[in-house]
Amino acid sequence: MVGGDGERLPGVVDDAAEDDRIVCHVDMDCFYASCERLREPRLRGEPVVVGMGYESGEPHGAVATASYEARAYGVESAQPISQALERLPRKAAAREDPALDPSEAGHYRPVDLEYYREIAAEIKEILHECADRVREVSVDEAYLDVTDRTAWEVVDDRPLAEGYARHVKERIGREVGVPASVGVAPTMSAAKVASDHDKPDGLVVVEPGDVRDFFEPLPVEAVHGVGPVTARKLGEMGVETAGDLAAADPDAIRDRFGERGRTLHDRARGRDDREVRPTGRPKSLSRESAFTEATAAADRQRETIAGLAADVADRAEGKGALYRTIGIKAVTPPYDVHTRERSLPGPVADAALVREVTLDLLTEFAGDPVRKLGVRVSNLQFEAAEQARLDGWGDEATGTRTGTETDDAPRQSSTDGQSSLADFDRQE
DNA sequence: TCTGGGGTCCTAGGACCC
DNA sequence: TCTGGGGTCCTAGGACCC
Repeated sequence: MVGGDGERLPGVVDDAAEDDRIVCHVDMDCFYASCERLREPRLRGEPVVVGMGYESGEPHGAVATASYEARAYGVESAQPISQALERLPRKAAAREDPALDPSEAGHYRPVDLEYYREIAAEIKEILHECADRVREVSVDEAYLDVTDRTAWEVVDDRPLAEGYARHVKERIGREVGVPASVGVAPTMSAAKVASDHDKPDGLVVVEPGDVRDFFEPLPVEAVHGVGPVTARKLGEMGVETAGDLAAADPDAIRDRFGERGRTLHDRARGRDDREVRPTGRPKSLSRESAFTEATAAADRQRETIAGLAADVADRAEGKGALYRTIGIKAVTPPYDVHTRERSLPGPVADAALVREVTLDLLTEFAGDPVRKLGVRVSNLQFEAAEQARLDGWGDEATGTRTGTETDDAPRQSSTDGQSSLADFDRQE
């Protein structure tokens, strides 16, 4: 969406855009698969499926990331590996089975998060060099505020910001060796949608003043924050596109969806005043695990909960986190999610207590078949020493805010956006 | 698409307090 | 005894995101 600038007077350089921010959204393309290709270059150009819970040769697990070549066969994120294998057999299997065509087969690899994090660290180093403020959303995604590094000014028919974004993208490609899609816009939400608009290997620029036109023809699900449920409800109201949403009566939207509705309506109109702010510390820590089949066996359930409780407590300790609330999640067939939690009088870090409380909460589901169990601690507080050290970093005066570990102390921001430590590639 | 794991934010009712 | 309005905390569930 470069160009399309009818408003600016010839010879007038950029006055109108002076206070427009420049936000980049950088989104790695099928990141896990790209990482696998990095260490195994023969996978380039081949269908690659990275599965979690997948072990070489086994049919269990779920698709974490599929390369675009694999997606062409109908392999998608979150799909069971067994289903992916039906659409795209394993290379090795295809070579042994005369009924299969090895050229119509793919490479399956288990998730190796440690390795992906190493690659992500290299990318993030570049991002922090390219921007004063970076918000890391997940291993493979970040927002950059580059307002002070470039401009919307149009030179040779292109905004300078486009060249800058290209520079960021090319550095990642050249120095790390993985492809990225980049969106550039005056707001976070528009930048996000822009990076998504031409994947993979895309670069989409939405200039100030063009945001609403950019959104207008897109399906309403393209708006960040509109999922299947909201899209369906909006559809019932005759709202199919982002343009429809922008044009809809704000009161009607708000009546139906509350405060969130107003936010979505604003975004469809190109309004989003969230600032790019470094990722804060986590608000909860959890771990969950699914049974291959729903089980009502009390000993298996208790064993699972105890294991998860130990993991979570361990992770919290590693992060120096104290917690005041301990909870469990139990998913019963067909897929009913139940949560139970208990708050303590004060913050603790106590593995034995996590175990005790979660096992006690589990008794409510005694005799029920469950297909998945989870343990969560929340109401986190970080240890005093840690707190002081980190607070020292976020010194506004010296401008040394470093991003990753900077505190997220509440400021005037209305919504804080989503921040997740998710490891999954987006579903497309 | 019957469903993997780790997060965030919002809403709504009830308890409790002043 | 009847009843007001406001605030906070806690819990459970829901929607969404990657």
